[in-house]
Amino acid sequence: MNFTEGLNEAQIQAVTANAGPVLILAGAGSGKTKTLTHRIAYLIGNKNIWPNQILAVTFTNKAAKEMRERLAGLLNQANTRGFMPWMGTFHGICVRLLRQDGHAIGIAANFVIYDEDDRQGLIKQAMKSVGITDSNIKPKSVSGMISTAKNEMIGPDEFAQTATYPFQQSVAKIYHEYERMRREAGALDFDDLLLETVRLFREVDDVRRKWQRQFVHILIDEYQDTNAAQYAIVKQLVGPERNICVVGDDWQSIYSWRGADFKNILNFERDFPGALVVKLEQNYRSTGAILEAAHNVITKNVQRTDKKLWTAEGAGSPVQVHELYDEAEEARLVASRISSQVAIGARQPDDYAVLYRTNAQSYIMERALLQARVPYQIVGGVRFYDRKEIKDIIAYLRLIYQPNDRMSFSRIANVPGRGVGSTSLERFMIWQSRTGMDIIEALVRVQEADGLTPRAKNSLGKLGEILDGFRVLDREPSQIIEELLERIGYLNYLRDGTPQAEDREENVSSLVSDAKTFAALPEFLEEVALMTSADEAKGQPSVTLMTLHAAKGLEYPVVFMVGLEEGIFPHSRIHDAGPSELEEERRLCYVGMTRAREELHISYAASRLQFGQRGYNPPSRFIADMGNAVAAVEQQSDQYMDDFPEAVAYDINDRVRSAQFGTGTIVDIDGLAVTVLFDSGQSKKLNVEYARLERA
DNA sequence: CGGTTGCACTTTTTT
DNA sequence: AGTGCAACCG
Repeated sequence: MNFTEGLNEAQIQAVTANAGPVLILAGAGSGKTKTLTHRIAYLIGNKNIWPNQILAVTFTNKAAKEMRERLAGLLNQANTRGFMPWMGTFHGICVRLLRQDGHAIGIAANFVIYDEDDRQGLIKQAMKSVGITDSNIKPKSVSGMISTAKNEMIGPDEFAQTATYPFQQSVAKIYHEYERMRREAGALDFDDLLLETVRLFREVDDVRRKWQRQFVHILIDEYQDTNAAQYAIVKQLVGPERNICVVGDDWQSIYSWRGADFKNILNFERDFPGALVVKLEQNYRSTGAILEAAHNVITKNVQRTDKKLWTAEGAGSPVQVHELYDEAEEARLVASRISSQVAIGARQPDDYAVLYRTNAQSYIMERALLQARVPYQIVGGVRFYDRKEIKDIIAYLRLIYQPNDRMSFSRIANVPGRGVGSTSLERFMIWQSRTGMDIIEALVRVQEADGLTPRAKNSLGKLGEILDGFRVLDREPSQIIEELLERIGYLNYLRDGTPQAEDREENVSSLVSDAKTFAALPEFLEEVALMTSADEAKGQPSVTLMTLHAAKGLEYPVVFMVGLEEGIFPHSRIHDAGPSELEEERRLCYVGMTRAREELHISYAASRLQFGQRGYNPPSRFIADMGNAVAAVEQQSDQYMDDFPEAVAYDINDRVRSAQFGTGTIVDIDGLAVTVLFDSGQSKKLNVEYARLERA
């Protein structure tokens, strides 16, 4: 079979490279994923490598999914788990390895995965447990420090040895207790997934050799963003044949704050001597003007390799820079441009992406797009699986799966409310840990406990009966959830009369339908835990809103980068850090710019509301860095302001008509919310942005 | 025990 | 401006 059709020379070289180490230095838009996919197809189709002998590591689950689909197409095969290579993120692969072989180092197969919320919750408990009440020590920063330590593979004991300041010594104590409690709960946090895999390979030679033999070929995408633990896993997995192929671009390394080290890619030739190095420098994505502007920005960095991307296509239109009065005007500019282009049929909503530095900036964009009636979706921010109602259900499921998971239990012990307050909960927990029973067992036998009120005993006992009934996991996840909802009366609990109740119910039912695609509970829980914000499915064609980080690996015909102001981007938090942090911000800018195919719009606002206060930031230095490839665009304020008359142009006593409620009189105005006393007698508080009111 | 109120804090970026 | 939580009250 021919897997080199439609590829350029460098790509063909990378695809057909023989055994041994291969380093692919792939610039933005140079067909990196395509090359990687074709190489895998080539190995399977032409080199008689079995799919399951191939390990392909991607940066997100979404990237893995896309690669699977493309591979299935190339090989004309059904996209089934049985046929496909091992594909996934480092975290996902590690979960599979640890479920199978973790017992060799004392990890139960039914471990649960703690996310950032769980970790901070457990840190709070650990702080209480070791008696640290200092309000200067915040769980969030402790979490960050533990994560940094783990990514550098520093355990609690080693951490304690190097702790000199009292603050560090306190963190060391917390770290130690956190680890103890985490083990007791049968849980691993995100960092543990990597760390414990390293330990597994290090301590159990047989297991390491088994997987080394299994993975005849290892391919790793986004290699510039690997951290120390991931690097260690790679080194341990690569066998004597050294069939390792890595792809990456040091210019696009944007995760050093998470322990990633782009020196891993720069040192690849040292680590694997004799490696074939292939450079992909032809860009197939962006216009010449966009590439030039991006190049001008990135070359201001000192720490970087040298390369020059080129395109066979024309220059296209220049990058447009827009100066606006404030953040609301900036958002309206974006919304009005999109809606007018969509209105004349020139573009579809999903041709557009709006990129910003921080999640907080999404809010104002949302409002403007809502007002302009442009459909949009947010990637990241509050993930679906981070919603309260979803986390509640997941906590129940986790507790059923791992009955030692105290974090999950304390979350749901009184949800829905069953008269078990913090005092009862604490007493129960103390008694439970003394007896040595797991939580569900202890709940069932709670009548034997001392120091609990009869009322608490009865509620906890009832909860125990329900949970105990699910112990045998012989049903499909969706059935388990549906029955659980029924037995704990969760939907009734959600129906609290607030306007959000309906959304929450809807979320719960989408959770049930999500669960339908899984045959067993463990797989479902794993998916939920490792789900990236970028992985969430999208519905109708819509504008994508996301952070610059989340945009990595994606491309759009038109990209708006908003908030290019000093203090926002580059972010103020990096100024006291150092030059290397500024260089990372600049790489982030490069990543954002190179997402654009045809049009790139950069905007900044002279004034912006931050922390509820108005601030005035000068334009980002990155704009000056872009040089001559950009054109400043004069804004005629009234030109687009006309499209968006002031939202609240109403007064008290104005008569309005609503399609839903009929005519009425405005009796109160609170920001964008108007209270209308309708002629029917009912009064409603409506948001003028959503409710289509018209004057009567 | 559960609800409400007021205060403090927030904004990097995420597996 | 919005949120989470701690301290209060019923």
